[in-house]
Amino acid sequence: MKSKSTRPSKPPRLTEAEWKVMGVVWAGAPVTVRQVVDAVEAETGWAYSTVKTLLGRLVEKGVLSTEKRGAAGIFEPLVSEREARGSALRALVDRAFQGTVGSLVHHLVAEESLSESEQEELRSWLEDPDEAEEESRS
Amino acid sequence: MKSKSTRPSKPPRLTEAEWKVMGVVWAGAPVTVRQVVDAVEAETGWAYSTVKTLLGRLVEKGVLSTEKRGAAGIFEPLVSEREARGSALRALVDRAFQGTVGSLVHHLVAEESLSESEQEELRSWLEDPDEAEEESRS
DNA sequence: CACCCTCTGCCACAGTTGTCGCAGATCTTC
DNA sequence: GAAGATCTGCGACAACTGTGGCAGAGGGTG
Repeated sequence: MKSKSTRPSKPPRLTEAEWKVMGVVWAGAPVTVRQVVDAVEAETGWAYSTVKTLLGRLVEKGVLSTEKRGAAGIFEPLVSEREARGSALRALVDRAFQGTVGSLVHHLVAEESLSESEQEELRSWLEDPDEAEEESRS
Repeated sequence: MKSKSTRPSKPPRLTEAEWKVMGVVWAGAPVTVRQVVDAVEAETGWAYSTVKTLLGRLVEKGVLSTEKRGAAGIFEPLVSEREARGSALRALVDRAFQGTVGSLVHHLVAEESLSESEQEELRSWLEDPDEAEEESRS
C-alpha cells in the first residue's frame, strides 16, 4: 500500500507545455479544460484536444486531481507551484551547476542576468528575508 | 547559406544525458569517446555506443566539434559551459518563474535552498561583483 | 422532443531522448 | 602480414513530448 494518487512526494518533471498549463491551473484553480484553453489559446494556439491531453497527462503524473462536475470535469493542483518550482530548480542545479546552489547563485551574480534593480531587490531581501516572504503573490 | 556548424548563437537545449557528457567534455577537452565513457561509466553504466550516440547528437546540435585524429575522433566544445548554463537558466526562468530572474532569486531567498554561508557569500558578491568574477574555477 | 453545441474518451503520429548492437574499417603487436 | 583489440558509422527501438482529429455522451433551447 504505497500512497498512490494523493500525495506525490517527488514532484515529477514537467515539460515545457505542461508548465504552461500548470501556470493557468495554479492561477485559477479549480479550472475546466475550457478555461485553460481560453487562457493559453492566444499565446500558444493550442487546440482544445491538445490542452485536454496535457491536462490528462498531468493527472496521470499525479500533479493534478480531477473530478466530475456533471458532464464536465474540473482540475485542481495536487502540488503547489512552490514545490514544482523548487524541484525544477533543484533539477537544473543538479544537471548544470554541479549540484550546488552556490554555483548557481554565483553565476547569477557574476554572469549576466541580474539587472540593477534586481540586485537592489535581492540585497534588501537578504537584509530582511521576511519581506521576501511576504510578496509571494504580488 | 545558413551558418551551420561553426557558431550557434542560440545554444540548443541539452538533455540530462547530454549535460552529463558535456560536463566531461568541458572538464577535459579535447576528449575522445573513450575518455568520456571512462569518466561516466561508473556513475551511469552507459555503454560505449550510448556515449558515442550522445556525442554524435551533440555535434549535430552544434554544441561540439569533432575532428579526426587518425582513426579516432576528438571532440571539443563549441559553446562554453557558461553559455550553456546561462541559457539553461534562462529557460528555467521562462518556464517556471514567469520569466523574471527576480522571481527566481526571490524563491531562492524566501524558500528553502540558501544556507547561511551561501547567503553570506551571496551578500559579499553583491558588494563586490569582481570578487565573484574571479573564482569562476575554484 | 429534436437539434445543436460542448465535453469527454481514445487514438494517432511525428519528433526527441535514452540506450544499445552490429558490421566493417583501423591500429597494434608479434 | 595475420590476429585481436578498438573505433566509427549506422540502424534500431521503446518511452516521452507536442499536437490534434474524431465519434459519441450530455446538456440547453425552441
